[in-house]
Amino acid sequence: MKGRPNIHQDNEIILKAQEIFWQKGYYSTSLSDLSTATGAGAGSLYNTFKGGKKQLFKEALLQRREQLAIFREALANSEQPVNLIKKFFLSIADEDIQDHQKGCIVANTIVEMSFMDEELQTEATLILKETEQLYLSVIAKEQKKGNIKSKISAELLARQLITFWLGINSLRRIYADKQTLKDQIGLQLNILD
Amino acid sequence: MKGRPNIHQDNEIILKAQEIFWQKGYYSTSLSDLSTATGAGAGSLYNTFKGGKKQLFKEALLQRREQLAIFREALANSEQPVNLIKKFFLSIADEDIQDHQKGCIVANTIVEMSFMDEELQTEATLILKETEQLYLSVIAKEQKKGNIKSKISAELLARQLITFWLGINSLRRIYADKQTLKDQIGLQLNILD
DNA sequence: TCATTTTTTGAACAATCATTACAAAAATAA
DNA sequence: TTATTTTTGTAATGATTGTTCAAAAAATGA
Repeated sequence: MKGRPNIHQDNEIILKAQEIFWQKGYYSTSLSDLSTATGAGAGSLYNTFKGGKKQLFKEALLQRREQLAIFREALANSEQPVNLIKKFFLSIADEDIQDHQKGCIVANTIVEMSFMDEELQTEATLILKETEQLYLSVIAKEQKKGNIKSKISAELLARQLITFWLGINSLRRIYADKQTLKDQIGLQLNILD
Repeated sequence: MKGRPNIHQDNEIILKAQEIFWQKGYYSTSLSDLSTATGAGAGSLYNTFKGGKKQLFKEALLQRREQLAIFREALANSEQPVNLIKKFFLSIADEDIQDHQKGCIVANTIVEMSFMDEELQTEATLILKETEQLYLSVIAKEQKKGNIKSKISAELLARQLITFWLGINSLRRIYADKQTLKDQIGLQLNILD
């Protein structure tokens, strides 16, 4: 193909941009920040991502959705999917302090985009609802199998996991201590017994 | 006293500024926004609040701290403080859709200020920790009295209420439906039985 | 070799930002 | 009245914002 070859891979640019968006949020991340983080100049970024800053952010969100799809596969192939969900939540406690401060980019976006950008708010909400649906299907199935004894509806339980996810991703900013987080996560996971 | 009398009361300016900060966050609120909302010009705002935009935001946070003090008093004077806490959480479900989108200004600030402003992050965190301490003292007392039968430590229970507070204030942005919120809040409040 | 195509760099752009400067307005004290 | 003090509204300021543009760079195809 004709034309000057591009130095940067789109995926790498997206991941580097995502890191900054994740930390500082959408509006507080400047194009100068993105340029520095990705190593690509403004013109280059706009040539690759025609929608500019906003499209770059959408791609960062899309990447999280793809990660969710991978998690869905893992759950589908697991013998004990409930344990996998529990492990996933508990693994938060082991992350480093920088990641605690970052929280969850999807959760962050839902907070940031209120009264600001309905489209981005909706995109983030969608990912969270997909996650809830995933939990719902696993919980309903495991309840039928008797692996979950709780009589609380799968709908309520799944939504409670989402609520807890939103909560713990702020709590970990306040209490970065591993044991504190483990205790708190463990307590909540009792609803899945 | 000499000098031109001021038209606007400081408290009213703070409350009007708080409303905008609460909705859009600190950085996305411009001084033009604040000028429009309060009805006071830039010069007037800077004359009253020498620290400018940041001081105005601090005052808005301080107002929430004062509200917490009022809640503390109400709990101290209550015969059934646990019921008061439960009522407080359940009352969220009855708020209107605009307030659901706003969430909690303290929780919003903790998310927004990560990697951005340690001072404001700390101020918001302090309010949340004060709230946790308040829950802790009530729960410990009521456990001793036998009004709470749960054997889970008061520390864990109080912190779980904070985690839930952080979670529900994002969940309500996604599910503004009153019954959904009531169900979810009711489920979580079972830990206080 | 040379025209064509694409990417890259970096400057230019207009808009917006928080803050400051300044003079008019409106009060009190003498 | 008049000097003093404080508040107010508005314009000026300089920095930063996201985006666009033009020209150079670097490849391919003929």
